[in-house]
Amino acid sequence: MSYNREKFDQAIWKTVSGIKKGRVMSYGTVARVSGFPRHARMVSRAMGRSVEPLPWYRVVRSNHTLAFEVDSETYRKQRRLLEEEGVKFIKGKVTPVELKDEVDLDKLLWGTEV
DNA sequence: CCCTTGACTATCT
DNA sequence: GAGATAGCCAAGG
Repeated sequence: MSYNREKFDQAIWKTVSGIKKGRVMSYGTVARVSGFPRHARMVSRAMGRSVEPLPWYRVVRSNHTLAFEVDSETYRKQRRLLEEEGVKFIKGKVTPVELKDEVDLDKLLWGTEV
């Protein structure tokens, strides 16, 4: 699908709003399931353009870490919002809800399936 | 146009 | 597993 800002934004917003509570999805996955592979770096831009509030904090890096500096205010906000939904953090990495403590993070499926 | 900048990623060391 | 590296690609200067 060729890039068109309006279409892209709409697609991204829809995907992000669809991420369930307590679940997360990576930037790359959001872009891909929205029909725009290799546009991970554009996802945050699209979210920023949304007038309607979005669960932006449910979007994280593919390695399960948050995209902000650990000591930043934004990082703390995102982490708090996720933890309030039951998302756990194990050594800085998010772990979707309903999963037990001792899980292999590398074998974890993303919280939101395609 | 050319260049730089990211809320990114996959792949090596 | 932490860095470094090389792709990625739209925006904005």
